[in-house]
Amino acid sequence: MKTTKRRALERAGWRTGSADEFLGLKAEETTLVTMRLSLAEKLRGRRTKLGLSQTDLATRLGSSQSRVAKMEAGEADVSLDLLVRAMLNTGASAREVAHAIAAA
Amino acid sequence: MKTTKRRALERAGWRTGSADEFLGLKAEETTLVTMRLSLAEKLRGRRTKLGLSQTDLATRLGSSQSRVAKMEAGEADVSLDLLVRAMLNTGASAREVAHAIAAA
DNA sequence: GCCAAATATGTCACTATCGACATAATCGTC
DNA sequence: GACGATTATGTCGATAGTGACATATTTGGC
Repeated sequence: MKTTKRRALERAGWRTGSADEFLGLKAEETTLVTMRLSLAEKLRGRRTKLGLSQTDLATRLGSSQSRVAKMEAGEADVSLDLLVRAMLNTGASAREVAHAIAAA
Repeated sequence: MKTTKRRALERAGWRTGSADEFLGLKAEETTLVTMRLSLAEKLRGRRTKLGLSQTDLATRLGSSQSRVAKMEAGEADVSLDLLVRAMLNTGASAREVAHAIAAA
């Protein structure tokens, strides 16, 4: 796995204290995490492009700024459901969501 | 919305007692639900193609037969995360998962 | 039409995820 | 370098999703 990708995962708080722990993630888990990060990244892009603050988006979603921050950080306790819901709220189509996911 | 799609949603137990209730779902929620159903359908296809019973797949996932049944029914209390994890477990690629999602 | 295997449905404790809040860190602008 | 606005981080009680189990229903071979 590329170092840049691993760095991204570590930044998001996934258990990667040591290489061994990191490699302890099953391939399917890693893919899932990568999907989350990809969605997170696209979400931030869409939000900023719309000129919205995290607080603005949070309001639209009936959520809170801190949770939006966590979404965009791709933190471990953010569900795919929430990320997808947020993407759709910014006007993304199913195809666009799919594109983000395919990138993983 | 097409009747067939609506029927599929109703079958899966989404609140659709009346047309009004049904239409009460926001477009973004409907899309999310449709994604779930699409993944559910593909999952069943992949499982059967592999010649696995729901119990077999459940074991591989560390889950239970009843939950697999619910996944494949696209029931409301099944998360996207779980569906995607299951898809990946059957050997689906990120691209294949994305394709299912794009269909919504 | 029986039987066994597979699938569906309902329920329940346990846990992960949630919105909310407080607070810290970062960034522009002056 | 102070300020206001934005974003990041940590925590908590509430709730939605989970595996497990019991049981009902469906399916297919005989």
